[in-house]
Amino acid sequence: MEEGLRLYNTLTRMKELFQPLQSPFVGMYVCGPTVYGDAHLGHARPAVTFDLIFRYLRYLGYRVRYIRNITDVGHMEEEGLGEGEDKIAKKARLEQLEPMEIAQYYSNRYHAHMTQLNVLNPSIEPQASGHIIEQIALIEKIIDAGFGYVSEGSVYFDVESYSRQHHYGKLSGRKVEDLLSNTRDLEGQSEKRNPFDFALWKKARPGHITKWPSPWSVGFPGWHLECSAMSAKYLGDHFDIHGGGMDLLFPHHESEIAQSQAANGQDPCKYWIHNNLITINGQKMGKSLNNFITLDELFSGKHELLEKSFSPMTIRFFILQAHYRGQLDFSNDALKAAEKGLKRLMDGWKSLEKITPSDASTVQVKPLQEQCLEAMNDDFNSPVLIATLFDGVRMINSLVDKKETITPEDLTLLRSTFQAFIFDLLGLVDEAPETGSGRIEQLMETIIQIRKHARERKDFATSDFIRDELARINIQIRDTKDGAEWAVTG
RNA sequence: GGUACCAUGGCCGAGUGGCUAGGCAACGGUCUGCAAAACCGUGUACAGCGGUUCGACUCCGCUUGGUACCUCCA
Repeated sequence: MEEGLRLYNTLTRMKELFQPLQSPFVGMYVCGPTVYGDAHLGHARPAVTFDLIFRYLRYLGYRVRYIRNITDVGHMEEEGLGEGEDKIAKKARLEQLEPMEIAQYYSNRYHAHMTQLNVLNPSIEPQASGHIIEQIALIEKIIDAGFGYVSEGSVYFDVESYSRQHHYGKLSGRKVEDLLSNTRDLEGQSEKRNPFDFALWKKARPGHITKWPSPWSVGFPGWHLECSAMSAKYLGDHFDIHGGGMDLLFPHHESEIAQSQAANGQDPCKYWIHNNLITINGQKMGKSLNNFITLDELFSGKHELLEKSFSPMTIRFFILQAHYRGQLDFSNDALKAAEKGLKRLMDGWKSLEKITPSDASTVQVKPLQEQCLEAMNDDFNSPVLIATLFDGVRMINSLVDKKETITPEDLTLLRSTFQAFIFDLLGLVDEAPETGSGRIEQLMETIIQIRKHARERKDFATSDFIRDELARINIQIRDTKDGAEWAVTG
């Protein structure tokens, strides 16, 4: 068991040594998507970030239960359209579909996109709609503890009475007094004692489709409740890691803490991990800003902001080249750079096959491996890990050029290090197109032979013709010292 | 207004109290019939102003600029 992992805890604003509550078991809960639209770049970041963390914790030998929920009961939309309309219900009316039909449709697409990004499946992927009973039970606990009140068939969390005993705002650094003086006046909130009280249960208005019976009304659970209920159900009242995007810090995660404290008398988890957001041209992407790019559009290149398509692995590499706590700005140039960098890394990996070992090593492989581990141990620093791997690529190229030498043992270590960090931990996949069936291989062999003979006769018109024509169908000829190679591009 | 965070070379993006991040681009070179590809080499940048220090890009303060959250959003 590795002892050196340090991670940044949003709760303490410090890097802390990771010490699981019940090693070797680790419980991790991450806020998943609301399935009423296609996944976009913003969904890719937490998915890839926590995939990296999941992979690394397993690599260290922990037995991780990773929960990532699916929100399918809808959250409230309060602006413009009045209070309390359910997002999924709204879309359902527009498209004349059952709410669950929409949720299922987008869940399926989300999974497909995550698979393309080579994001591992979580251990459990609970749906909010499947845990209404647990959520109702949690509300009852909160009411019994004196921190919830019923009003007009809805139930609200009493932030003021809670804050007399606990610090509401300790995760996001807020003070209740500030909340009091700064909360905007929203219409139709007369049911609440205080404007910053949040709903635990909302009574459904006429026409509202997604609703369930409860002791208080036919309605639906409030927006912070599902995570509290489902994390407790599968990980217990106190677990190791809770993650999500920084935009969820307040009020979502803050309220989760309050709910758990109110119901169970303790914080839900030990470490809070938040990934930063992706911006587009320096601005955040959001559904309401209409500047988001879906993964589908990224992969196909069909979006006005995109100069070309970008493969799933390019997106994954792009995300991993920045530290998860830093903002990452999207641009075509940045993605193109990531695309080329990824290719360089993969070419380096493939070049390992060309190395012939010697009796002695002039390169240092062990320190390289240690640097990789140190990078990951330092709050999952994937950019430093990648930089170290590029140092490895330079080492590999020098070995291929026979400017350096390496023993069989070191070569094995180098190969296993690359295997572990590139594929097992960073989760990258070599996307180079298949060169095709054996017959095509033989055909290309023949063509290359013809071109070779033409060149030997100095018949460059023929050799260039072959090269140009192949290039037209995206087959690239590369002349190397050991003869010509070919590869399918794009 | 409150809260949180950030300002690094042409671009993306790490990191550190004194010693090379890395990738892309650019430039030079090797290779090549010419190319392409590939590989090698080259960049003293850290918003501004003060302070602490033998020494700060790295710590502290201020200023300026930016982003996010406070309202659905990863």
